[in-house]
Amino acid sequence: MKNILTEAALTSSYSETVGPPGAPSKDIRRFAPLDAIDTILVEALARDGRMPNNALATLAGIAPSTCLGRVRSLVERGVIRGFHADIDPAALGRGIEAIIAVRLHSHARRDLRTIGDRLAALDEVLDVYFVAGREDYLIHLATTDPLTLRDFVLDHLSANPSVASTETTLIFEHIHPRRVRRD
Amino acid sequence: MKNILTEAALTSSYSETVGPPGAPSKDIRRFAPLDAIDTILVEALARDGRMPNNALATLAGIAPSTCLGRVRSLVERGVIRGFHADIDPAALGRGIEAIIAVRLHSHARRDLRTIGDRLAALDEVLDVYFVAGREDYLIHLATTDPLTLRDFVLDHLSANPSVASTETTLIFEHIHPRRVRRD
DNA sequence: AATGAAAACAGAGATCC
DNA sequence: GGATCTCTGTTTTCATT
Repeated sequence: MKNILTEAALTSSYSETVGPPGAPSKDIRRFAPLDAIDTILVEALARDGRMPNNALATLAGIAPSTCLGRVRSLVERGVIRGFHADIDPAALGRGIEAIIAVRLHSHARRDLRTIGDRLAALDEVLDVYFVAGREDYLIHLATTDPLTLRDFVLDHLSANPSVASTETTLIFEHIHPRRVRRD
Repeated sequence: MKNILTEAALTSSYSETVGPPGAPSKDIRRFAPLDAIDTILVEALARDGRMPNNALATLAGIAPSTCLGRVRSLVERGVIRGFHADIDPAALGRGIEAIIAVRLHSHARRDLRTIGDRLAALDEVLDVYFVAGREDYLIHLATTDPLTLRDFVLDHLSANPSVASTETTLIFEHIHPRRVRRD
């Protein structure tokens, strides 16, 4: 039980992958705590990614041009990873969401990343979580119907000799706390 | 366990609302298949939620005003649920991400939604999945460090008499296929 | 790093096809 | 439903503090 926590401390090194190889790490600035204004901006943009710059500026109590520079800096530092429309999978005809826990054979675990990246590239896949513990991945996906879900498991997982086991769990509902409808 | 697929069929009643043209349901439009242009718009905005309307219109091969109307309609129909900045939890000082599988006592399952909504409201929580199967929720969260993660489990889950069990799984990495960095 | 003013640009609406 | 035109307002740049 406590081993899990130790493992967390050891494996949370996002910092390694940031920045061009050879360049001095930008992690100091990236992980420097946000000041009060940046916090306001980040929170507001997480709620409404299309909030007009001047409204943002007013909210934060700064000039629009300053606001623009701040937001740009947040994007450059990687605090804001991007701006995205949140699409309802059901509206795209993908009404079934599921989580599939996947375990690889130990000998295939060297290809963990490659296999995970390939899964992530599939149309149905919404998220891939590389996890510690019994399983190797949790795959969050959306399909049009149960048969397509079954086919996904068969075609992309069971058929792969690297995959040792899968366990499919249906999602009844998915709540994204920080996402509020705009308009 | 083969019941799972049956269960899916029973719980995925989105399809019921898709009917022949003229049927009296407000959901018909929402779940009607997107045409080629809407599909382009949705895909582009999922990648870059701040793409200017002009650029979108050019990409889709339609006039800017038409494009604006299309996007508005997509938002109104709920196809686009919102626009959001994607914030790196690590940059906010939350470098540890985990998934906690939570099971409630059967007598508490009547409060499933309430409890889930309360969990979703917590600062650390990024997603709550209500799931079928052994567990009731999967909670995706981010904390500053392993101790805070432990405290979260203790304070918000184990301390709750409705909670029968929890199982915490650390996330090494999380891939969002449809999210690409904007500059 | 933040600001204010000016230039460039995108968005909203009316009108017509 | 879609396009064109025009007006309004915002975004952006840049010189300045």
